[in-house]
Amino acid sequence: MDAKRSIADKLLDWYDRHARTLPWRAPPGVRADPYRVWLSEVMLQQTTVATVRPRFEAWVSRWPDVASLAAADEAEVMAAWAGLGYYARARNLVRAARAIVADHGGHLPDTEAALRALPGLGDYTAAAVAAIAFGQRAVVIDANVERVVSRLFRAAGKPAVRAAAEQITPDQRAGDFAQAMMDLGSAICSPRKPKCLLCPLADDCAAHRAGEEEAFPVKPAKKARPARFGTIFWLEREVPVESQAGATDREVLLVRRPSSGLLGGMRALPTGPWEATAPGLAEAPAGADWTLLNHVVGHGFTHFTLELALAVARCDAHSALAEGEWWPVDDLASAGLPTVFAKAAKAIGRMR
DNA sequence: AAATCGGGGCA
DNA sequence: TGCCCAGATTT
Repeated sequence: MDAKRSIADKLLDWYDRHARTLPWRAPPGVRADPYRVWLSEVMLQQTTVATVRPRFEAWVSRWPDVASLAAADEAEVMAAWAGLGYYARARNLVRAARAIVADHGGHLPDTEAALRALPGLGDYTAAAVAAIAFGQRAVVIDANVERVVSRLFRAAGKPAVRAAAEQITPDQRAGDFAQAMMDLGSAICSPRKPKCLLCPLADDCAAHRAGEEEAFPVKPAKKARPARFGTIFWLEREVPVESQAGATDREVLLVRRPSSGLLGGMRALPTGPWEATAPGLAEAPAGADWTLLNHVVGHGFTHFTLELALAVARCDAHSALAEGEWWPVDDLASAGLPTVFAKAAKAIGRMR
């Protein structure tokens, strides 16, 4: 082992040669746009790079800076976030953008503590933005860093990992160091079958020397996910096309979910309650002739799985059957529905 | 400290 | 299928 060169030096040399090019990232040694760094870090919370990349590009085209996001309509922001999940992230982005305009002159604050005070920025994101966007020395610990560091030092538990990360974080280029750890964790130090032959830190790695790379990080046992069942109510009507005499358009009833809780603030198809047993047509909106389709939409959430039966009905164009928003069926893609409802709409479209 | 909050990539 | 992830907030 080359004991004279620090882990940070070796890793930064590796990063200078192998850094990924990403839309929110500046080349090694160059400072990136704080707004783009912040947005990317929030999008990347529990979400993979491959998923985020196109969504990031579309987002910055529409809201290129803090001021435009602060002035955005929240319903449009929520629709733009559709499919990414953890929708509180989108609501917090708007809240934070407005706080940055109100309290910081429209510029992100450059200290970890001030960033940490903004909604949606926890320990990780505050440290990441401080380091990557502002060059501050901050200790950035995400799942990649936890995996790399726990293996380097055979460190078990978050306090031990944090202490070790503190030790190896350099005073200079802390942002590049953090991004280098993420790239290393993504490309080399993977959860399973790490590519230690390609690793610039293999000689420094205690887990590698012991041949027990996959024993780290130590993860707590997880509990089983229960199943829940419900019914989606697809209520459709036909309305005349103004520009074309005799022609009609189909519209479906959408609702807005409560701003807090599961899928909070999102446009959605109406559903009954989600219970431990299948409810069928129980609690269907009254006054329509419901048909229960022979099809179920399945969806996995973090802490339970969901199976939704599909019920369809038609109603009069002027029906006051239910509260909500009538949406053109042919334009459902623009409604910004969460994935579970997009799945249901697609299934019904196939069955018509 | 534990529960809540989605979704997609991948082996 | 099961596991994993560039986590934060609420309870």
